[in-house]
Amino acid sequence: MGRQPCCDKAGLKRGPWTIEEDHKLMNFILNNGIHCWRTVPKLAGLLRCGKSCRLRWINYLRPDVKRGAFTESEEDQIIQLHSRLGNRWSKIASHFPGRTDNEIKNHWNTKIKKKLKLLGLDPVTHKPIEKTDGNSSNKPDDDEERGMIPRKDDEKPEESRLDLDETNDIFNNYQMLCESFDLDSWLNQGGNTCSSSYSMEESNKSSMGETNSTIQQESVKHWVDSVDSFLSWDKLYSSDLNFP
DNA sequence: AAAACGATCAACCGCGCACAG
DNA sequence: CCTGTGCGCGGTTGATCGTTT
Repeated sequence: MGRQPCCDKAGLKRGPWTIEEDHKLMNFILNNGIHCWRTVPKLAGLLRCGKSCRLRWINYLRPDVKRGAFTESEEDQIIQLHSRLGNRWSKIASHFPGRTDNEIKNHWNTKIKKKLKLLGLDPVTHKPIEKTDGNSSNKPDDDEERGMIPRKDDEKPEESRLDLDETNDIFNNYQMLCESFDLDSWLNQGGNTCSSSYSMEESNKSSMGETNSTIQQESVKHWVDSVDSFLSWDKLYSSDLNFP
């Protein structure tokens, strides 16, 4: 049976969000909360599907979303978690307050994978890539990507892919390799393209055991700071943005 | 100066799960 | 149970920007 589309696509806007749309969505959610994503666009006066609104909110407009470059420790943690969890980005993201699964996934695919390959580690298995005589057993890049194909082992409990000892071994190997290679200078040759008002120090705080409320306040402050650069705040319809 | 190429990331798509009726 | 619905997730796409030739 054909699955119904998530929304009636006819007449719905797609593509990049405009500032006005952001304003509408933000105002609506801040004033009304989220009860049903399907109804959000209609009630907020947006010609978007609920899914699109949800994504925009989660990945961009959410007050606690942390933007900016990943710190080295964050990257290390991502690698460690990925070796245990695989491509379960949402689970990985849950270890990084304010980071979104999309952001982590993008960072993995564009930066960390290359980093690991450069170190001679297989980004899928996290084990050293075996050099073979070019026969079919040594998978080319395309096949390597196959590792990203959704596994059917989702029913396996978390951390079942590799046991912790093995994970730590792999991670230690990775760290040793990093120490012997000036990766950062290599990676930063092109400069860091992520510009953000969010400092590295701040980004570490949230995972260092600060109280939730402090983190929230910080997050909101940073959100205001960062969003301010692209949103004209005095154009917001209402000023009663009462964050908890 | 401009074309070609590569990197990045926001957004979309489709599948699967959970849950209600 | 079965079916429909909504949501969340992971993979992929494509626009945009920066770099190289």
